[in-house]
Amino acid sequence: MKTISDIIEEFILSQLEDGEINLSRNELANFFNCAPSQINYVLTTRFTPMKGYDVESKRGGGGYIKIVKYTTSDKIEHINHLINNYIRDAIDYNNAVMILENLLTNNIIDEKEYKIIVTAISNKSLANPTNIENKIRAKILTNILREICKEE
Amino acid sequence: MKTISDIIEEFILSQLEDGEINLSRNELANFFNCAPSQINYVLTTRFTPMKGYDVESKRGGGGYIKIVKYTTSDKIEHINHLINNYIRDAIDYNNAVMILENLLTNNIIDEKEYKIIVTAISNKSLANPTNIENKIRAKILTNILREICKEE
DNA sequence: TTATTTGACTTTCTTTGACCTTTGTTTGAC
DNA sequence: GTCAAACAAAGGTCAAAGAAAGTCAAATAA
Repeated sequence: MKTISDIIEEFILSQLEDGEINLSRNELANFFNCAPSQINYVLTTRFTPMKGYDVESKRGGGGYIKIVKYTTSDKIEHINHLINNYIRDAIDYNNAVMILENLLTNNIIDEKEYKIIVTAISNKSLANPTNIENKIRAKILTNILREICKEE
Repeated sequence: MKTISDIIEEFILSQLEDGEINLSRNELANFFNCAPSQINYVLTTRFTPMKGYDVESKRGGGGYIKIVKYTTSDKIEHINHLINNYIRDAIDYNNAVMILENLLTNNIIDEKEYKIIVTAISNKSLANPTNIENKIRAKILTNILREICKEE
């Protein structure tokens, strides 16, 4: 027996053209006569990054939920492999840099992008994780900008 | 669904020639059939100094609102200004994105770099600052890689 | 047990309107 | 004619209401 979640999933899949769809949570919930949070349930259980989906949203007036499906390719295979086997839920700086070097030699990122990312994850950026998100973010952004300054 | 604020923003952008525009708050509000204060809302949320806009105005008869978009050729000056005046030691996500948009419009970063950095500082990356540097790093890196995946 | 459904409560963004301040223009006493 | 008072014409502020989406835990179903 199909659950309502299965049906909502199918519906979304059928609508997902060009690998992208914009929808309204309330409208959808209304259409399927379910609680709005059921839509979130479907999204978190069926449209996960592991399955190749990315979900973005905005609250408030004019709010929306956007689902992007990225089609698989060698590049994505490669990156998924790195994420699942080497990064997992923790990675130290040196190993992270090795992964980035790998991406660089495979032309998945260029020199400048490499530098940006190395900066983002450097100890300089991540030092002092004082539980205050905005402070960490400021550090990351400041460091990336300083890095960009250095060029030429 | 686009909000009226989005539409007003687009209109202003389309009119903003030579990086400068003069407009009447009441006329605009009338044109878009909205409250005059809605214009202020659009200005304060979308035409911020961080994005490189300056808004001046004058009240009374013959009053006006003037919007100027500043661009720069001195990359280093520009970046230092952003760091010292807007980033400082803490910045929230929305303001950080405005700064990145500023860099994008000034051709200091390109689309892909923009996406990488937005990802690095997104709440998705920074959530759960559990005091464990490597875990945060893993999240940042994972998110950046997923972002890169999305292209083409 | 595990997966699904529901609903109360929270957070974020937008819209509206009442009231405020500043600036320019008329008007009337002198 | 001058000048201050009154009036008109902008724009500014702020808080309340409205519109979405998010979270989380309890209830239910498989």
